[in-house]
Parts: sequence; structure tokens; C-alpha cells
Amino acid sequence: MKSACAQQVQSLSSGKEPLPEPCAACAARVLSVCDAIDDCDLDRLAAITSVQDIARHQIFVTEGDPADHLFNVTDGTVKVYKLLPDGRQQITGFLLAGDFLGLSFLERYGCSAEAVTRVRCCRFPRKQFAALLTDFPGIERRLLGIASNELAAAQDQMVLLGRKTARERVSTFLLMLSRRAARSGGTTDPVILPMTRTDIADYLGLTVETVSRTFTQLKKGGFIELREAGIVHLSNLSALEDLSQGF
Amino acid sequence: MKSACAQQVQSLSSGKEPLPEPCAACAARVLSVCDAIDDCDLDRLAAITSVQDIARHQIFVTEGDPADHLFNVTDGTVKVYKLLPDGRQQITGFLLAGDFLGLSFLERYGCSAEAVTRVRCCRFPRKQFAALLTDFPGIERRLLGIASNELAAAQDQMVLLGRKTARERVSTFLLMLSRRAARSGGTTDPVILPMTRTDIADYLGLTVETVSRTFTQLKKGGFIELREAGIVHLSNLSALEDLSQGF
DNA sequence: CGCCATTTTGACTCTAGTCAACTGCCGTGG
DNA sequence: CCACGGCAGTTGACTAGAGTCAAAATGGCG
Repeated sequence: MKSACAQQVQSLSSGKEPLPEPCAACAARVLSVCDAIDDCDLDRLAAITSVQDIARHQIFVTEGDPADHLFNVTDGTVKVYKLLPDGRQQITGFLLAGDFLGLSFLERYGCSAEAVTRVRCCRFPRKQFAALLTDFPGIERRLLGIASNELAAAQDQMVLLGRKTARERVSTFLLMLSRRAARSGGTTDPVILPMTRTDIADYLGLTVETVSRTFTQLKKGGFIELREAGIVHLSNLSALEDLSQGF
Repeated sequence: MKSACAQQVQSLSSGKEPLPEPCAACAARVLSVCDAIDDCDLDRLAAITSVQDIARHQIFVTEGDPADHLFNVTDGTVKVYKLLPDGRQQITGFLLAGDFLGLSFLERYGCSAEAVTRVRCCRFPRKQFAALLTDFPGIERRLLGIASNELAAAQDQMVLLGRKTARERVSTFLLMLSRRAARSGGTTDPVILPMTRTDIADYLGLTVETVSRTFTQLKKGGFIELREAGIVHLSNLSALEDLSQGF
């Protein structure tokens, strides 16, 4: 994947615009679209990148607004959601480090995005990013792969929302978080829930009360242990997997 | 989009393998991925294409099987679905003429696909199709666009499944069919439902009974008229749109 | 320490699901 | 030609799972 080239990436990117975390050293890179660019060309990407810190609860993308930027989350958790006119909310996904936001290459954003925790991300102007695609076809390939995965995840979520019971939904959710933490090298057993019960409910198509009751039920059933706020220990992985599939 | 080139497309494609409908004349082409290839290069596509007729109720893609082929529906209706171990079914989408199947470029199919009506489609071996991508980067661009649209549709469906009432779901469904018929130049007012109530239920996350009751309710409310089997007239478009959004 | 947001719990309601019966339609075969 | 069987659709009666409303408990933070 890496070609032989002199790497003054550090100096190059700092010469242009002092990036707090140069792309070459970015922990999220291997997970994300940036990995499609060789080390020696990373300055091209760095040139159009601006690092953005987003405070908790800040809404930084609004459904229907012109889609001027794409984002790559490098730290924190983002919720992506849609609203119905009367305020009902459906969270379509949570983004963690390495996740890409703005795949829908349409004129306007299809969803809103809000920082669940403090978030750091790389922001690319859409036009300039699109221009990079011609020079680095690998990015396009990579985007297609990301889109594939998102589509598969969306289909799983449709099964969950359309056909699973509350207990199955919550189990599935906990397992998903556990697997994603494993993927990005995080702790897999005590699962960390950065989001509120309300957010979980809005993701699972339930109410806060039902989510809370289901957590209690899973706790009493010996499937999980609720530690400090936002920390869940999965006591019985395989039993939970059975639950999540309706066995 | 078209470049100047001699077009013996007819003879070329028939010289290779007699396609019943040469790509150049395919009605579904403008809607689909094939449009990314110029007329004069269509033989490259035709060479790896085989036209396939599929009987009603035939399952021609099975979740978990090696993803050997990609498909482009040129006629008929396909349901794409996932199953839970106990048989619960969630239909993730219906494919009409022009729709592409097999976007998830993973090793195995993520969903099963069954012909709802008699279906005609073009089938491409995945490996050979992938090889075309390097020669025709336009295809990749096009696929990314298709993936974008599918993702947006999936997100809308998540809102429907997670947050809408039965009445809102059915209204949304009817409007979607109407819009899609309009897109592909079909009749937009008397909407045609090629699928059964059970299929509609499995798409909307409801039961047959609820779907049936909701149709009756919409009929009594003067929103729709149920004609012969599978034909619905939308009597009051704007009222239906309000319904579908929860107003 | 005390406030406020979040979470949990309880009591009750209601939407959609379940089970069952009935209708209508179509194709098959006597 | 019509009787039969089977499937799709509709309707009814009842149930259950999740939602609603309200209040108490918990916990983080100034």
C-alpha cells in the first residue's frame, strides 16, 4: 500500500497549516478513507483538511442544508438523525473514530448530526474533496467500500426496527457497540455507552422508559451488569447473542 | 455523454451473444449503471452480460451465498429481504426496472432476492464487472451515486420503521410507489401494487391484518380507492402526503 | 450541599399483533 | 360447465407489548 517516497509529511503538513495531528500519524486513518492515499501524497489531503473540535450537544450538520463539507470523525461520538415535522426523532447511526460523514453525495444533507460527546474531526470542503477523487481513484474505491458497509448496516437496522422485540433490539445494540469497540482497538468487554437512554431509544425505535426497563430486565436475567453511568459489562456474551437473534 | 463513434452496436452484440434487447436500446439503461458507458463501448458490457428471465416466486439470490453476480433489473418487481432464524422477514426494498442489485461489494450476499412478478434482468459476473471498473471509472462514479441514493432511502425507511404509525407507513408506501412509477415514466395515478399484502407488511414492519385494516381505513377516509386487485387510486395526493408525515 | 438532568419504576392505556372465521377469486380437474 | 381447493384479502374478537403519564430515585456538577 505504501510507495517508496521521502517522507517529510510532518514538515509538509506543518508548513502548510499546522495540523495538531498530522494525517500520517492519525490513529483513525487506517479505519478511514484517508488510508487510500499514500504517505507521500498525504499533504494533498492535509491541504484541504481543517481539524474541528465540536462541543458536546452541538449540532454541526443540519438536514436540508447545502452539503458543503464532508467529515471524518477522529475522536468522540456523533449521532446522525432525522426528524419528523412533529419532532419525533430517528437516529440512523452513531459515528465513532474513523467513521465518515457525508457519504450521500447529494446537494443537501440528508440527516442532521450532533456531537454526543466532545468530538474531534477532520473537515473537507466537498468541492475540493471531489477534485481529489480524480487524482486518487483509490479514494473512490474506498468510498464505495464504506458505502457498502453502511448499506449492510442499514439493512440490519431495518430488520431490527421492523421485526425485533425491545429485548432483542437492546441486546443487538450492546453487541454492536462491543464489536465496534473491538474493531477500533478499544476495550470490548466493559462496553462504554457515551449516549443517553433517550438517544438509545431514538436509535432503537423505542421510548426511554422501555429502554430503561429492558436494561433492568437484562440485568436481572444475569446477561449484563450496569456499572457506573455509561459502563455495561456483558456477563454472558453468547446468551446475549442468542437473545439478539430471537432464540 | 455520448462520444462520436461508429455504432454497430447491434451487430457487435449479436456477433458475440444474441441479446434479446441490445444494451443500446435498453429502456432501463438511462436509469441504471449501464448509462455510464458510451454507446461505442457498450459491447464490452454486453460481452459479460447474460439476460436472465426469472419466474414469479423464484428466489435467485440467497443471503450468505458467495456474491458471484450482480444484477440489473430491466423488467418486473423484485423483493430484497432478510430473515431472522425463526422466520421473521424484513423486506429491505423492492426493485423495479432500472434498479441495481448487489451493491454490497462483499464476499457474500447480505440479503436474499425473490421475484415478485416475472422478472427480466441483466446478470454480470462480479469479477468481470469489477474489471470493467478500471477501464470505465464512470461506472464507479455512478455506483457511488446509486449507493448514495440507496443510503438515503434506507435512512427514510429507518424513520418509517422506527417512528411512524401504521397509517403513516402505508401512506408513505403508496406515495413512494407513485413517485417511483413517475420516475421510470410509468403511470403515476392509479398506482400498481405487484406485491401481496404480506409483502407490504414485511416491508413496513407490520402484519398483514394491520395493512389490510389500514387500507380499509384509508379507503373509508376518502384518501384512496381500491380498484381491481393490485390497483389503487390516490384520490387526494396532498392529504396523503400530510398523513405520511404525521400531520 | 443542593440543583437539575438523567434514569428508573409504577400504573394505566392503546396501538398493533394474534387467532380465527369468512369472503372472493382463480385455476384445476372431474 | 361447474365443483372444489387453495390462496389472498378482509373482518372480528381478544391479547400483549410497548407507549404514556406521573413520580421517585440517582448522580454529576457547580
